[in-house]
Amino acid sequence: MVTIAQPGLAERLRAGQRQDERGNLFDADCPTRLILDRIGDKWTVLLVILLSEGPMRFTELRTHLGRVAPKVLTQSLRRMERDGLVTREVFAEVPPRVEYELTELGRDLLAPIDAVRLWAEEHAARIVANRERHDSGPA
Amino acid sequence: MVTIAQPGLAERLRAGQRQDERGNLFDADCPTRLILDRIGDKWTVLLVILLSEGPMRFTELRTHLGRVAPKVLTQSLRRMERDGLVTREVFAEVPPRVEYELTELGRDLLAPIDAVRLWAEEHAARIVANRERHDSGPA
DNA sequence: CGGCATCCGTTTTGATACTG
DNA sequence: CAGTATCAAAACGGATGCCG
Repeated sequence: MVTIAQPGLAERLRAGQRQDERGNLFDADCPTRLILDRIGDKWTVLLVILLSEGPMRFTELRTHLGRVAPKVLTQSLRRMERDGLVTREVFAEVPPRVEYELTELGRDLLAPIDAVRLWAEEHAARIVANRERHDSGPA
Repeated sequence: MVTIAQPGLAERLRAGQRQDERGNLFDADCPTRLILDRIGDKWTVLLVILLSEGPMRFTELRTHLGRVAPKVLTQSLRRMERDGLVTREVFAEVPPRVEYELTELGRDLLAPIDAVRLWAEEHAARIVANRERHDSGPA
């Protein structure tokens, strides 16, 4: 019942020895958790998907995302830049132009993100149905 | 440069016609976003991974997760139950025992989650390095 | 155009104490 | 044991206005 890429989780859990070379995912300080936190960010995932089409300007991103305060969008982009997921290029023009582009690392991230997105699109209807049944069920 | 399963995003973006049968991911009300939100939850992903090993009791989950207030853990589990990701079985014993178990839908979710986790484990070090370089770089 | 600064409301998470 | 109730903090997201 264990799926892919989970060698010995059960053993490590049972032994209380949940530590391995990659660190312990269940430790708040585990580096892997950093990425999970980033995925949890409201806009990052959407930004990666958008930028997978190619470089995009600030306002362009904003338009596609809908209701995002510029401050928030900047924060997300800056974090992604810090992590090395995107590059930020400023063009010395008037009016100014700033383009964001995925790095190779960022493009790499698209694969797992797409996996999640595909799953979500595939099962969204069922989950919505589950919710409705649950909410009206136990009267 | 477009990766898997993204047929015509570019076209849809350009046309401003970002709507298709599955709804528009960039619309806040898109069902797919519901799942993304759930993934963004601080504990849900970890819970799915833990429960992939088999049924587990409330306290058992709590122990593995570290610092979780019982209230918060309950909230996460209840949401997952509502979505049909886990089942909650109460045993009429003293002391009481409650076991949580992944549904088939929940086990299904493990695949995309593992994809993300694998990616994260693989690239965490690099991202941490990027951050450090970035933080000390622009002096 | 692409932000930054400021203020503020909501949501999320947590610590703690108590109960069936 | 498995929660619930309460209180408090904080992280997050958003609105707005100004500026290079």
